[in-house]
Amino acid sequence: MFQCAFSSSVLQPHSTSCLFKHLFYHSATPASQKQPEPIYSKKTEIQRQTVRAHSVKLFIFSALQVARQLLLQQQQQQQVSGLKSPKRNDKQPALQVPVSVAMMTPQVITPQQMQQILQQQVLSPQQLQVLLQQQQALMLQQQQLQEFYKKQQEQLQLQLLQQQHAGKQPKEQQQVATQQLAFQQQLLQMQQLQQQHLLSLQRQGLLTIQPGQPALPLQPLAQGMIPTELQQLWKEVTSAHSAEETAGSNHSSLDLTTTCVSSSAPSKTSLIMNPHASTNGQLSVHTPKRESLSHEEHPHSHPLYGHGVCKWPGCEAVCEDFQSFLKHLNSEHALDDRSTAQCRVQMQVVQQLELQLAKDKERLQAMMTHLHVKSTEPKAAPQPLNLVSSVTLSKSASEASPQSLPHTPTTPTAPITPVTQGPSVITTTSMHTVGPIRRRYSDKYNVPISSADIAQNQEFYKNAEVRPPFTYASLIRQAILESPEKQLTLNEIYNWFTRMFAYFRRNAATWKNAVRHNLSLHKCFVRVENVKGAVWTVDEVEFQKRRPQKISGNPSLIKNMQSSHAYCTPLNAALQASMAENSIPLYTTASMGNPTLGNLASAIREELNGAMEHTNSNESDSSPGRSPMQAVHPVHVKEEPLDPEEAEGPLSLVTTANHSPDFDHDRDYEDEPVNEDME
DNA sequence: GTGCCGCTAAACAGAC
DNA sequence: GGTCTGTTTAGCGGCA
Repeated sequence: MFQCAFSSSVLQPHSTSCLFKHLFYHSATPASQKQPEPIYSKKTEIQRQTVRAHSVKLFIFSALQVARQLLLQQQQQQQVSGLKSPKRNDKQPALQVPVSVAMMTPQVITPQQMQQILQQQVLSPQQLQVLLQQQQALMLQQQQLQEFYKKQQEQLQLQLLQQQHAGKQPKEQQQVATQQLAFQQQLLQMQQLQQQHLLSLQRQGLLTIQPGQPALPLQPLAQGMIPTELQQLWKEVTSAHSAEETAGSNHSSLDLTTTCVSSSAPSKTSLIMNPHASTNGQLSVHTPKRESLSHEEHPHSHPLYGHGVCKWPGCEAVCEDFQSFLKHLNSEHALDDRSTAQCRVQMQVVQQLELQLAKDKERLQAMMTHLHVKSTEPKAAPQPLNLVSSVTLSKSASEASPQSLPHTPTTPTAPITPVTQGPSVITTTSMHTVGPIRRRYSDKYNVPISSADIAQNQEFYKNAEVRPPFTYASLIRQAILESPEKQLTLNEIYNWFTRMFAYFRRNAATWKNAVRHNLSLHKCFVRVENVKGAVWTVDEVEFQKRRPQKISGNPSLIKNMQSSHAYCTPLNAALQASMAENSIPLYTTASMGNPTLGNLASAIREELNGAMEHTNSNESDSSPGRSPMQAVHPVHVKEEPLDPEEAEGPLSLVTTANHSPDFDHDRDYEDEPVNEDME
């Protein structure tokens, strides 16, 4: 009767439940588990999980197909056996079905959508079960409702025929109209409830709709509903829209929602669901209130009108003036099914965008919280790079952000990132590999930071209160080298710090003291009396002399660097996955000038490249073949400039980097006047 | 254990 | 007198 769709399966379950069990067996026991593997590794584990996820997806998809088949068969059997509504008139089997019924497909969620769900999320068996049950219930209820609607249509047609023969019967006509209104109201309720259902799916992460894509046809949701529930639902759906209009003083011409919320239920339904009875003149009863307000405040300004074109979604009709636009709006976009549907689509688009925004905000908050919360955690194992941890361990840092973000306890078992974020997020595991190292690797490895390092991560450091993993000396040098004349006053150095790093917008006394201390302490910084006072320059010879031999023959450091690359890689992957998940094509790869974490990771890689080169050049037994960096990223060999002229190498990077299209925004920022109000 | 290094804090002096 | 700038010293922690 049934045949398993799995290619490797030869089982032919005889019943639905048996097939479900069989399918679940596929999902629960992937092939990789059935065949013992001689070598266990992370890679095989990932493959195993992938196979399992794929099996689960196949399982639920197959199960849904089977459920649909069953329901269709039941429907056919009902039609054959005459199990129909007793009031149903079977004389007219092929009745004209209006558009709203055409939307009532038995599939509450289309296969494409289901596939979309399955491709995006790995569902737990409980979720699968709930989804299946919901799907079945919805389909059954929709069938019942569809039959009911057909019955109503038939009755209406019959009565109309009778009226044609026997003359008008106002009472009956009114009754029929009332019934149809009630039914249409129910249809509306179904649509709204289905929207809510889909929204809840989205919130649960089970369904993702691309912004701007009306991926969800307006399929009504046939579920038993309570009027109060419906009202609450309607308010919930419309409140965001109304609030948006209010907040942005952006008065939409579609006052459907507002009217509905503020009106009583009967008027609402009559207004919405009887568009032909209530013409646009009725719209002018409600809408003009707001439109007139809007037009009084902003004459001839309308959210749906701009540049002589109607901005109604999918319209773009040319309207020479505002009056013609209004005329066009009232004529072409009257309150009918099409406009209502378009309005709902737009609402969904807006809601989806809001969801996306909220999601990204939550993600940002989690990231920021995570970066700050580490100070409350016990010191972790040896950590490769002092990327973010130094901020948490230094005393000033803890003082720097006393208010700070909520110190949500973060443990590896309780990631902050939402569950619905998808498979690839910056997990606490990957982030926790960063730990307390006070040394700034740039100095420690005697690899001067290049402006590219800072420029690539400029956006990150500008916005995140993360201590840059560079020594004061390196930063001061960088600030001076970035200046046109390669010299800066102390105040200009201060400004560079605050401009480039959000971290240095706090505790000015502390780090300014440190800057002065470093300027005085290190011989590489030369004070030059100038016309406008004293300026500081960099003596590259002295700077390169500082600790010329470092990290040579340090296996632990090499280990750290390797593990640090292990940190970089998931960071990049997570970023890319996050971007891809959010459908941000511009940042699909970290190598495309991503100004944030991707470049941060790449900059770290570059630093580590330099360090590794240094290490490999000084130590022969450092097992370069084991270096993951060399395996993944081609090492660009760059000799450490010993000649002061060659030492200007990073300086040339300044020019090239800043003139690269990728860093145009950096240039803009540098051109900005110094913001003294930062502190 | 020792020395080096980086960071922080503080004291002090001179200039504005 | 207050602020800014520059110098110096001391202490601490991390690391080799």
